[in-house]
Amino acid sequence: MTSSSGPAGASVAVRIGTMESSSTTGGSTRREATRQKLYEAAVTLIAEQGFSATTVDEIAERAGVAKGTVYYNFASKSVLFEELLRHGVGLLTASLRDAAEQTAREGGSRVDALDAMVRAGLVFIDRYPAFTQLYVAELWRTNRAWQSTLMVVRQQAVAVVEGVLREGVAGGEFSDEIDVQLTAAALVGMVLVAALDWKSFQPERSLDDVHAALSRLLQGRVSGKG
Amino acid sequence: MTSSSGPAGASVAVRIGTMESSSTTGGSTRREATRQKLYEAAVTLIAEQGFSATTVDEIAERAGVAKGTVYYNFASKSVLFEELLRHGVGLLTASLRDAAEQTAREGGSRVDALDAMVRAGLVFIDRYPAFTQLYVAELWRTNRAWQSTLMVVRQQAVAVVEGVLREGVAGGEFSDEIDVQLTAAALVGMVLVAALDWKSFQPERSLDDVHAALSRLLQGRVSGKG
DNA sequence: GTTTTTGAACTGACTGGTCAGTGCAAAAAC
DNA sequence: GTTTTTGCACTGACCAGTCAGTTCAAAAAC
Repeated sequence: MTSSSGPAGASVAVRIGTMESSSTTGGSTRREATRQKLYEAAVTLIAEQGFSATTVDEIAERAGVAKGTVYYNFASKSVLFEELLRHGVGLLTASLRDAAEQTAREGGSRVDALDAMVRAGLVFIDRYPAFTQLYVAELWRTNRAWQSTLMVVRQQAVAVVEGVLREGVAGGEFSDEIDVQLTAAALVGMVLVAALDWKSFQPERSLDDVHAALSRLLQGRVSGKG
Repeated sequence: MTSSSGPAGASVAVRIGTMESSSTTGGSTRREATRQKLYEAAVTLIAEQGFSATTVDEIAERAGVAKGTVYYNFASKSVLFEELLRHGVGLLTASLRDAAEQTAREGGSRVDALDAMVRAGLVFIDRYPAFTQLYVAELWRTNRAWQSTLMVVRQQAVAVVEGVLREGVAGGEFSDEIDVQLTAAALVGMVLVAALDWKSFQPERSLDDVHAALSRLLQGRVSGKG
């Protein structure tokens, strides 16, 4: 009903990784491809309308499969959403960890690591804006079926930032008076909101541009003539 | 269905100000009181479950009024929600503006003004956590009925922060290379996410404590032994 | 007596989930 | 190498339940 005529896939969809499709494990490719299509369809629809307002019929239609196929691949609407959540945050966490480790490997400081993670976060949001949107919208809700799942994956992601902060404190690079947990949350929020604003209201700007602005803030280079 | 027996108001509800109830304008107080009860009921329920998942019956029950009363006071579920949104953000905006003006009146710097606004933000979130939750969950959604309303009120609030940043740049207190719009968004995000984390995961901590942590970050007092 | 609230019944549209059946490619049987 | 069987993946009409919104007579509240 919403989208008029063309039933051919919308192409705007956001790909959420490939898990372990090709290479070694043969695993039925057909099913995996269908699941992927369903993820892509669900992520944009739920980001736009929210979980409850998005119908399974819509997801199926957008993915170009029958409704029954959704239930053949996922136990329920909630399960589909939960797996989508787990999958997406898994990618983000891996990306953050990579950024931190690579910086360390190259002998960078902890601030460099933080900066690299800010960039990794921006790259992720740039690639999967709909997923990010959906994640933020659900994160602080309570009393929902997937709450525990959400908490687990959130903690995995935030822990990476906290880890770098703690190392920085231990190594004397950061003040030992900082509140690691709260600072980590604040940093995540900084990137999250700035990036969502970027995508929503100034999508034409480059990632480097946005990254530069956040770097400045991160390193306290705001005060002064510059 | 959800809450078991007790129909007597839950008391957890978040009061969303009083706008212009008392004082000069007499205005039928009775109706206003009913509206207030409906706001309180709606804000917590929608924060927890989302708009679509919250039924009008639930709202009425939680508010302790009949369903007909909801429709006597508001044209529709959406309208109730929109007015709630406008009302809440109006309060926040006023609070931020107050903080900035008061700092200026007392001869504080722009950093002081920013700091005061961070505190004002924390106070607001401390007082109306459910509203904040709901606001964040809806802010970046698209294709929804109240999208335009949301954009308007968002801009009002962010503009206050942007204003202070611009004044700071003009007065030479801030680098003229900062990106006002993006920096404002990042600051808002910093406070928003840190505060929601505070309320969700460390609710026992004091506001001053949280404010101190954010102040440190804001003023770049993170690096160094401290 | 006017305004506001009540509360229960009703409607019509919509939605998550089900299930009997279809299509088809590879394996098995011949 | 042709025919038959198998079973995975998918289909889409259908059902039972839910919900926003309506209606209205009667009761409260002012």
